[in-house]
Amino acid sequence: MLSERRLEVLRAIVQDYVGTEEPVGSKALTERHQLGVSPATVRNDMAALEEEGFIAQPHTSAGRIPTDKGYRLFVDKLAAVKPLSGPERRAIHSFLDSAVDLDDVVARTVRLLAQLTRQVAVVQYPSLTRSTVRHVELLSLAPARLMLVLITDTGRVEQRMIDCPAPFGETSLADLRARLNSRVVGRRFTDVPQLVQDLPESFETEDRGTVSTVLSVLLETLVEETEERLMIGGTANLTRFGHDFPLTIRPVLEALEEQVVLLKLLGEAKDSSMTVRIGHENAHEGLTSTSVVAVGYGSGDEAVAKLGVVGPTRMDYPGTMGAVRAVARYVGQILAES
Amino acid sequence: MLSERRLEVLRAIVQDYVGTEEPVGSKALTERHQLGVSPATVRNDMAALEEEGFIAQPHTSAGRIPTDKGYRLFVDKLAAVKPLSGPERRAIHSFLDSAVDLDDVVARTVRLLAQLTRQVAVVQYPSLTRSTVRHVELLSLAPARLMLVLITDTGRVEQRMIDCPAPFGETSLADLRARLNSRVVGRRFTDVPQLVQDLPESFETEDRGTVSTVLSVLLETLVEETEERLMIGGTANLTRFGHDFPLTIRPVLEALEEQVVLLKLLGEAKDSSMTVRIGHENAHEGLTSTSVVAVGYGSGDEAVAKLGVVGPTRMDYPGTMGAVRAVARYVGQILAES
DNA sequence: CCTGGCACTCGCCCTGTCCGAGTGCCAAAC
DNA sequence: GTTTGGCACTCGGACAGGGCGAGTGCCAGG
Repeated sequence: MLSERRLEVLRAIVQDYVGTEEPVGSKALTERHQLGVSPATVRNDMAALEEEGFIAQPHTSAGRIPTDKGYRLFVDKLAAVKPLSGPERRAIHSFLDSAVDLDDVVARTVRLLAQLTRQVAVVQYPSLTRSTVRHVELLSLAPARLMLVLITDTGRVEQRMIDCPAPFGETSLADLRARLNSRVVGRRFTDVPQLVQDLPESFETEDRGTVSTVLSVLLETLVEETEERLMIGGTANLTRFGHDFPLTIRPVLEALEEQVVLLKLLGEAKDSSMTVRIGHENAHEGLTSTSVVAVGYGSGDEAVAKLGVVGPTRMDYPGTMGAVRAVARYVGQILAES
Repeated sequence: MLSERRLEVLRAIVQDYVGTEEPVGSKALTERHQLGVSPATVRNDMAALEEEGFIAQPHTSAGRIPTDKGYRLFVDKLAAVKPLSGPERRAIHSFLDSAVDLDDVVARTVRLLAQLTRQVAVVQYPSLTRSTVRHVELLSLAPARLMLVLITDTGRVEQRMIDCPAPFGETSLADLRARLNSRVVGRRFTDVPQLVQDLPESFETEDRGTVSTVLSVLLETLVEETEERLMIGGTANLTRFGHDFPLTIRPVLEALEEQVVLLKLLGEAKDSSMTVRIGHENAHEGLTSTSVVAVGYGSGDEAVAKLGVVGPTRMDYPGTMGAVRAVARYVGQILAES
């Protein structure tokens, strides 16, 4: 096990490197921190830390920089989440309080996170798996063409076109609409499939095809709707990444455009507790030089979605984690109130 | 006025510079193009072109590069919009055909444009101002509580809750729904107000309050939800910008995050005809080293929204314009069909 | 008006040198 | 055993100078 002082040295290295973005040497370390020992001692400690893989040298005779493993140790053992300052808290509150609807809450949260952390922010929309159906509407646009409108209790509306296999009369339509609604209104999305399973059977033979079509479109819509959306922002902060731009930034931008990747990224975070993925811990290869700090948020006890930030592995972990946690908590409150 | 050959020289310079990204000299020009004159002549022409401000030298004794003014002349007089290749057309069709709803159409359009042009794509959601009403639906959720659902010809759906001043019977509801639809279906949003103006009068006194309420909510929706949204994609293509990265790319990313800026940018484009804004022609200062190619698209004759791409001033204008136009046309078709 | 020739300019690249931060090791001190 | 100061060494970065070549402008002749 590493001695107390060596951990202290690692902490100092991480802090200095994050601040200066330059490899940090033994002399500079002793000058900037009160370690109470001489540079030579620090050098020995550094050699040990390097031996164990916590730090590395970009080239011989340069200072040391933390490795992913070093950052990992840092966030696990050495870093305290830094609470936000009073003004920052107030900024969060006043900024989020003026949101008018769900879209607005999410949009504002993204901006806020991006500003506070000066990194790329990612916010997942509250998941709909627990939503219920408020109403299903069917409209006849043409003899064999229907429109399905699905309204959820969260106020979201989805609509789909349906081409029917056979013309479908107004009375049949009204009938289907009524029966459909009586069965599914107020029920959870996940329960709908079995609730409508036997519906076609109760119709005339000639209409069964259409009814089945309508139902399958409905089920499809429910699945798609449950699919999780997200919003990102603060990509301009990527320009602060480093000097070796194009190569670093490009795969990150590409990854950020793949919602699937991001969803997986956030999804890996455990429910509600904060998760930090550092560098190569990220599965996606475009993100091996970035870290992801994510946490769940929700209106009640359980997390309904995740939010977080993506930044260089060389980031201010305590500050970032503090900001992410604070924002998540307040967004949860906002959602609970509305 | 510039002679025919000088214009030809300018065209050659633009083409070469776009291709190589390097200042182009007189000798290289005569080698790569059949101008039928010697380098010396070209040099004279270049001197003239520079005198007029169409081209410039980055430093003495380097080749020339086009100025914004040069690009302007190029797109106005020298460039023919390049039609897409067969495979490209087919790719557009098959890619867009599989879209399931409006969101999907827009999302796919963004990806498509970004891929085809290898630049940043911006697509505005079909605006509601020029849209027409496809259907208005009224649902009774509770004795004195209605839901209004508005469906536009572009496939967009908006919904609002209405608290009625008095209970409203099912028959009255059906009556209102029918009359409302018969008046406004197929009409433009802007025409709706006067079309429904006298509607309350034709109802029983006791229902008039509710009818008025419904109408005012409808009108409110038409106005409020004119708010325009957009989607962007292909930001990773920004990395192909140039070598002088951070400084160039940062303001662009920032501008792209400001929906307001982008909307204004697209808005400047004239109705339906393609607009190209080059470098400093863009009002926003973060975009002075970019060009914007935008065009309106719509389901019918007139444009309901804009789409376009943002790229470096040094872009392949004919190809980009071709792609933008082709995509806009096909998206228009898709919207018209659905 | 075009062309070939010519002298000139100037940025880029390559090389060599210097400098200093930082290291590792070691022997002495605590 | 750990810490410390000393010392030799390494290596990357900054800087300066020189050669190169693309490209130019100008001019005299076709």
